[in-house]
Amino acid sequence: MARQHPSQADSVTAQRRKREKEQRYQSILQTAERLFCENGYSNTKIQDIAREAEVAVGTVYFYFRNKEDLLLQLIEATSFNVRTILGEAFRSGKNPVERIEQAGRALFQDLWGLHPSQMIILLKESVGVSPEVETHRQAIFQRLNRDVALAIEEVLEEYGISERFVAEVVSVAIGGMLERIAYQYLVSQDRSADTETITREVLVFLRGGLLAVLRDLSQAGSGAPGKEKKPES
Amino acid sequence: MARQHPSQADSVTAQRRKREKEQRYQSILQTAERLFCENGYSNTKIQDIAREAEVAVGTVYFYFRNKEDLLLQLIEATSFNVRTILGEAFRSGKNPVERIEQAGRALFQDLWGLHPSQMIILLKESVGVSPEVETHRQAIFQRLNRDVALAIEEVLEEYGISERFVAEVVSVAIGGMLERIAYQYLVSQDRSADTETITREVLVFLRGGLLAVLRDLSQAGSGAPGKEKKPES
Amino acid sequence: MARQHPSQADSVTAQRRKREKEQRYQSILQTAERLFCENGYSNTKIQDIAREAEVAVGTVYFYFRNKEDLLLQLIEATSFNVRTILGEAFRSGKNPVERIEQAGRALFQDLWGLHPSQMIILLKESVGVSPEVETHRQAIFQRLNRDVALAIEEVLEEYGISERFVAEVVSVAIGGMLERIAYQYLVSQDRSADTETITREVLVFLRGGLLAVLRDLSQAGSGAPGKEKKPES
Amino acid sequence: MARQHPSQADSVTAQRRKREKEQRYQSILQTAERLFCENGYSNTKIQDIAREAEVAVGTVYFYFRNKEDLLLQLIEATSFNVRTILGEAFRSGKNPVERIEQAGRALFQDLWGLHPSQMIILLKESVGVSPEVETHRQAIFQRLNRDVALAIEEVLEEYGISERFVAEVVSVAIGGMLERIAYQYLVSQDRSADTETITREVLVFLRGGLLAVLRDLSQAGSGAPGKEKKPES
DNA sequence: TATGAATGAGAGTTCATTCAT
DNA sequence: CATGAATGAACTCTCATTCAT
Repeated sequence: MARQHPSQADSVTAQRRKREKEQRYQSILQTAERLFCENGYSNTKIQDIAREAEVAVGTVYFYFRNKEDLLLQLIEATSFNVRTILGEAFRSGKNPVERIEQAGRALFQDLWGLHPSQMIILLKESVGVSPEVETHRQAIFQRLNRDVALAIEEVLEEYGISERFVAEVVSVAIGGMLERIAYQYLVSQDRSADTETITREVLVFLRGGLLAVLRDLSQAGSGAPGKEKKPES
Repeated sequence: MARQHPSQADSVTAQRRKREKEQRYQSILQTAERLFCENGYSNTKIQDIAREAEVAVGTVYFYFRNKEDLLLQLIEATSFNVRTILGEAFRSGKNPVERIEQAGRALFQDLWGLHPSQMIILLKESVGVSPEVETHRQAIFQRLNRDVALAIEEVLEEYGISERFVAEVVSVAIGGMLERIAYQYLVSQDRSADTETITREVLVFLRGGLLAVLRDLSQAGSGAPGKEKKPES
Repeated sequence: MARQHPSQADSVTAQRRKREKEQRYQSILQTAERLFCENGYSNTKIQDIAREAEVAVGTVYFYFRNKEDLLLQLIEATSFNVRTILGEAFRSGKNPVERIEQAGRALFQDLWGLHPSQMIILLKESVGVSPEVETHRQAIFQRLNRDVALAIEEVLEEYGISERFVAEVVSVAIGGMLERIAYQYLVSQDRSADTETITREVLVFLRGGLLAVLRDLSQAGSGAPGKEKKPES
Repeated sequence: MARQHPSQADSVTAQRRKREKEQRYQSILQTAERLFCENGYSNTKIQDIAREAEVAVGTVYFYFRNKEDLLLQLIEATSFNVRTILGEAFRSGKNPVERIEQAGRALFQDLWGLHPSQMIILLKESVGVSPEVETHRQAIFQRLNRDVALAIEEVLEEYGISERFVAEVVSVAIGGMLERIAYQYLVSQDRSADTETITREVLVFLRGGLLAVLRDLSQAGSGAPGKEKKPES
């Protein structure tokens, strides 16, 4: 097992090798990302990926267990991006509503702006492929919903209300809204010029809807909403 | 063997034949609807449909050109339902905002309540099957968006604003929101008991968001929003 | 489900269809038998079977679940033949030793004479293919060994000895002997002329060995083998 | 880089190299032996052998032409063992029958006792791999049969009989018997405790069968079997 | 009209073998 | 000598579609 003479010279070669291997891996993965996104998962053949990545079919299978594994690795990368980018956005908000807004903005500008095909794969192509893929997909959405729902619950607590379910529903609603907007405008069409307008109005809609729900709940939930800070001045 | 001209004498028979033929057609179509929804379009084999519909494989091909045609017919039926149900709901609202609300309510209660599998096929299974299917899908969404967008434009005009694009964006946002909520709660889970709560809060969110956008536009769009009729007190 | 007018005419057609289907099934199965035997199981491709049986690849899969199923069906047929032919031979013997001899004779003359390729598949080609195949294989041998072992035990009891294990060992030894002789002379070579000699000498060997074991056991097992009927006069 | 002529100075190094090379060769061969035996020839991948032998795939191909060569080398080694061990046993017997018995005993105790996996590869895994492998396999069996057959012929000659063919048949029968017993009890099961019993009874059977054949032939072969030396009293 | 056996192109996957380093 | 990434021919199995009856 122990390689005998890993001299300096070897080590440099070994490093280069490792780097090249990593590059191939990435090259295949990115080719798959592009083709899955352009033509759909099930319409993409391993042959296609191999051809476009300029490797042999067997090479794809050297780096990935099977076609599904290719998809899983892509989802894994997406999951990482979602966690990183949205997580940071969330932390940058000063209050719950702002946190949700920041996340919404980051979703548009960073996630969809930088990784549109990952988003499409996550939303479209990885649906219904297999139970295992579904598990990974769900995990990403659950984490997102949980964060948004927690932020909403936090606001609700200021009003003395504890409506976990409503928080969840609203979080899901927001997710769906952002998702579709992103899908419609940032991908299908190249309305990139209007991104500013879109982001702005959607966030206005989001904040308006959010506050309306809070208002509604505070009226319904407590007979005397007493110290109700007017949430929107 | 030679089929005779359907004389008056066997017109009753002919009618029965026609009725039976229509029943077969429907039976196959409904079986396909169920299986596409349960197992996904590409995981459903013509063999499966034939077996479950209790006909031979060849019979399926007698009534439908091919597998894609089955999907197209289903989308056609869905399109009809969407037009009918949402159209009626729209007309029942007394003002634009109410019209959108009524449509949202109808979407949940009637469309998803009565035809959940058609909705799933429209949203999930018919995605990326072929260009022709995509065209039909898009047509349905465009019609929906157009109606909502028109309603929004109508309100905007009251404020003297003409923002077609924003109207469209908001309409898309609303669509995505409703779609995902419906998908999450009315299908995957059997939270049927909470349907009331869900519908209520989502409509509150919708109205709140909508009004916020209107307010925002009226402030931004006109230097003197003077005669701003408070659209909802 | 209920087919409506199964008139006499249809019934005749239906019967012919069924017969033709059965013929195809048999045709494919026999082609597989021949090729598995000639070239080995793993060297035989489904393509080969299809080509030689003059059907399409898909047709093979219409009649058999997969390649392994083809082998299992062959083993099943072999099992039936072994049960029938050896069972009858066994019953025709008047005493235990004769029963074993009759079975040995039937093995050579009937089983190997009539179904040599089935025997080869059972002994060679189906080895180590899969756990399920192994189970079926073992079942056949166990049944055979059990019958022979029971016959031996029966004789031993006459001597007042109860040596189950020895009976089993001897039964296995006999099986191996017959098997190899059959394989060597009735298949590989075409020494069919000498079948008579071979059968005769092998049965002499078998009987001699058997009686020697009985004699040995009766001497070892009982201090006073008293009423020892001279087993061979 | 250019390999220098191995001068006297590095002859020690050269020897170590050679020793290490031989060790590698053996290590790979033994790993192959184990895996071929455990999982079957065709289920064993070169990758597996390399991994388990802790070398790279390419190294396997440095020492062996191809996968088949690995099998051939194993059969070669087996052939050597069979020649050595059975040859010695044969020579140790004082008369023909005893020689055969000694060989039978050696087969069980030495060959199967010391090299079970080689035996399994010879009997199971190397069957039907390729014509060349088949040739080597057959060679081993022919040598064995020839030795046994010669011993039998030798006895027959004492009776004044010359039945080459019968001698061969009996030799084949004995081979099959021993083979199967060994396979059944010394490998599949761990009945090692009963080895004594098995060996004893099988040899009794063998001797009994052998003598029966001799007796039979001497009666049939010579009108006056008068001077029949009772071969064993 | 209805049947269902038959088709065969095409997909995913495997693995013995090679060769640049 | 040793390595192990790369190769691609070959194999099994699927399933939409057809067509003789």
